[in-house]
This record gives sequence, C-alpha cells and structure tokens, in this order.
Amino acid sequence: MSFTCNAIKIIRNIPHGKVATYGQIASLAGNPGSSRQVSWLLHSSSEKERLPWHRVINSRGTISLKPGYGYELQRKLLEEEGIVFDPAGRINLENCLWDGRKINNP
DNA sequence: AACCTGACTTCGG
DNA sequence: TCCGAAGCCAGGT
Repeated sequence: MSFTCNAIKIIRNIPHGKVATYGQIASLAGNPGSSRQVSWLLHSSSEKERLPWHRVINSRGTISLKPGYGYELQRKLLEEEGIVFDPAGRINLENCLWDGRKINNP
C-alpha cells in the first residue's frame, strides 16, 4: 500500500457534484505534505484509472490548469455536475467541497 | 544515487 | 487581495 495507491482510491471516491483539494486528498491518503504528488499522479494515471481528475482543484477553489491546457475542459465538466463558478472563476468551497466521506472503503 | 520536475501550499510584502 | 519566494513529496531520467 502506498500513498499513491491510496490517493487514487480516494480520488475515485469523490462524489458527483463535489470537489476536493490536492491537500485534502493528500491528507486522506495519509501524507498531508505531498499535495504536489497528487498532481503528479493525475498526470500519471488519470486516464488509465479513469479518475474524476476534474474534481480536484487547489486550495483557493480555482482551477490550476492554464487556459488552453485543460482549464476550459475541467470547468465545463464541473459545471455539468452543478459546480458554480464565481465571475472570478472561483468555486464556492463552502458548498462544493467534499466532506471526505468515501463511498467505498476497502 | 543524484538531480529535475510538477494541475500544490503557505508565508511575507 | 494579489504576487513572488521557499518548502515538501514522490516518481522519472
């Protein structure tokens, strides 16, 4: 069992219509300091593991991707799930942040 | 084994 | 509130 393996499972358990921060996932995976590793693993296996990578955002509640590099796609996917963006492009974490409860707990 | 890199986070100005 | 610098972790080369 590794941090990465835990993180993958956690990301897969993010409920529809909710979002989680990198730091939150890192904490749930057992290592609060490795938020950057979460981003790496999304690159590594977002497609093979079929992760809901679009539900992962930074602590500010904004999309970390740059426009033209996935930003628009992620925003679109989130909006389709009911996530609301402010005019500044920020998400209301009070409403949309995942509480951390897993649906599947092995 | 050493060095580099990243979809981060936090602190100070 | 926004911007820049420093810190941290794990995987890749």
